[in-house]
Amino acid sequence: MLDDERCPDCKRINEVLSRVGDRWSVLVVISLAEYGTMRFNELKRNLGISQRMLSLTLKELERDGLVNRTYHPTIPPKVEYNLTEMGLSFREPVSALGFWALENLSRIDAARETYDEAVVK
Amino acid sequence: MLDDERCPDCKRINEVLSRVGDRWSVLVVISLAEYGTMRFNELKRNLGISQRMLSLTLKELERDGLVNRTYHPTIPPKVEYNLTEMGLSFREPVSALGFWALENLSRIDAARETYDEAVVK
DNA sequence: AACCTCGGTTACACAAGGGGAACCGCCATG
DNA sequence: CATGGCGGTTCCCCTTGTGTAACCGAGGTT
Repeated sequence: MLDDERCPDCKRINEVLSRVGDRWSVLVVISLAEYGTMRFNELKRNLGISQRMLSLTLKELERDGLVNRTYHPTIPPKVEYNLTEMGLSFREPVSALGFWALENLSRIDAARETYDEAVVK
Repeated sequence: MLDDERCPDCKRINEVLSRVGDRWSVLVVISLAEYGTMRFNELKRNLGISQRMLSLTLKELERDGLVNRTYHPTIPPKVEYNLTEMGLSFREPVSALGFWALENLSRIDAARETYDEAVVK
């Protein structure tokens, strides 16, 4: 049973998805794409995300080169986030996915109901 | 601190992504889109996925109406999977995402190296 | 003096993701 | 007779993900 049989692209796609494919990253990118520049607590309130997860998510997105972080050492501190060029290019496939999601949510719900009824029956 | 401030679409996008947005679902859809109809162990070998996860993933995809399951009661049993119409429509945004992933993997790696060096320094 | 704001970090706890191995029935192959 | 393949299911266990709550420092507000 060789692993070499597996499709080569899957491994790489898997790699990228495990980095930027989590829900919070996707939602942060969508928000930044829509509103441009946003502050930390602005994102937090907008997404309904916990402080901890937002902090972790933004750090990863910055590390991966999708988000710029600008720190203004004022009192109180002000930190602004916006998308890099790569972040903006990521926005296209992501918003396509988001659009599909909104379009098909009801269809998925309907399919689930049908399936669950058939199983119970 | 009201939750009502949060963007309304995020909640729904989040819902759909938490259903069909996991890595294995995405990879299964990509495989089925590329090869058409596939058998269980064919997918397993192709993706390098564990038997357990493939079983769970296919069951959810069938329940959500993205995948058809056809059982042939032969000996040995033969079970074939292929995409439904909705599954095929899902393939478009997914393959856009996959394409972006392949295009930008090296850029992400480069950004990570730069970031990590700057942090260590 | 007490408390709030901003942008985090850290500790703790619990849920979910996911791999490995064993088992199933049934037949073909060695 | 033993083994292997097909298409799963079930159990065990470890790793991640994610929320909650507390804390930080400096300054402004009440």
